[in-house]
Amino acid sequence: VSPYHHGDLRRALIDAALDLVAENGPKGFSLTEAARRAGVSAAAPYRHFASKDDLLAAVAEQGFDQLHASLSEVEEADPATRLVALGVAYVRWAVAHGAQYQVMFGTGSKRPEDVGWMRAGERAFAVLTGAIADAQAAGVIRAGGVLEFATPIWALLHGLASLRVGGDLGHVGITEPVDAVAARAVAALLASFAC
Amino acid sequence: VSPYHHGDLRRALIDAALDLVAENGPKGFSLTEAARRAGVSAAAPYRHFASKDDLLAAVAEQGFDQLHASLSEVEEADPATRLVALGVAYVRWAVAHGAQYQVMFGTGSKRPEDVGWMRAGERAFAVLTGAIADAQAAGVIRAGGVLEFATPIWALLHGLASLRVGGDLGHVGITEPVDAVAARAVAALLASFAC
DNA sequence: ACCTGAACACCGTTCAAGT
DNA sequence: ACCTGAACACCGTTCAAGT
Repeated sequence: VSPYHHGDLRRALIDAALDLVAENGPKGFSLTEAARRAGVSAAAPYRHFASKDDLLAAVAEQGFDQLHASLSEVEEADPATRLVALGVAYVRWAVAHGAQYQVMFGTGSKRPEDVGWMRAGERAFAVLTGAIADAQAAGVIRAGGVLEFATPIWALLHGLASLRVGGDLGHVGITEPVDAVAARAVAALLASFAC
Repeated sequence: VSPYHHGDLRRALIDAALDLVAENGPKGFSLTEAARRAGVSAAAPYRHFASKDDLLAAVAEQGFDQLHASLSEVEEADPATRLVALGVAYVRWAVAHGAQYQVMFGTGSKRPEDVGWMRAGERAFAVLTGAIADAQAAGVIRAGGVLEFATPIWALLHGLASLRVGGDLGHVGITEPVDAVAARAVAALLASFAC
């Protein structure tokens, strides 16, 4: 191919960013290096992304899409079992894509304007709230606002995932797999959500 | 004072770093700017810190010390009430020191060698495990490994705190104060930890 | 429309030299 | 022992110029 018209430079840059983040962590990522890996000049990315943070936002959005897909694959029919399975799927995806998960929830440019990533993130969150509504309809969870039950579950899953990905669980001697912890803890919360 | 022998440049740099992190976020912090605020050259910090990340590690350590102090101030005697109060104190400290909390658990240089911050972090964690052991002695929590009960509680508190500090709770319409959520959720987990 | 090349400001880090 | 000044490599971003 000619040096011009890369074809899909946007996608190539996102892929390079993903590799770099996985190799060096979210902090060790540089736009220049991503451009180098894509075989273009350091200025080329600015035809596709407004800034370095804008590229990272694209990486995050793709992550939320994949997380949403993983949650959507959970097929449990029983409402309580389904919520436990969603929790396990959540932490498993996060641990399997640790660096990307850190970009998704890291100290990025989540300004009110850059809410592009929210669409994907909201869809993922909606899988959880939907499962809670189903559990309420089935009588497994008492009546009330869906967020009242979704908040502690999400917080627990996110906390487990970030602490594991950041290595903090190991620092205090916690070695149990996070999916097992997630399963037990979600079940415990569900029990308290019953009538 | 003369331009030499700053007196306590190490402390001045940590203070400047704290201000900068609070103003611009952990990402917007630069060692050069911290040196400028402390009134010294860009090279001066290297007499006190091995690197930029080493200064951030000192900021994190000071944060763990303060968090430990806040948890230590909880004086509830009843084991169950005490654990709920510890949870509330934890998320309140994190929300009140959001930027510093992000440095403490952010994507920093937590290599096995740089475990200096761990002392303070471990002391804070020990307050939680100690309260759990007391609750077991009082018969409020069933027998078993302390970590089995500490892990979900810590994960829940850390998840709540980070999601709030990162602004993610607001993105999905969760507006309830995190200390209220923490109180309810810790109580719920405690109930499931009973015999 | 998409990319290059050069440029600018800024940063992390090193090191010889100053007090 | 503690700090400066200059230097180096690197990065984010801009912009005129090339195809």
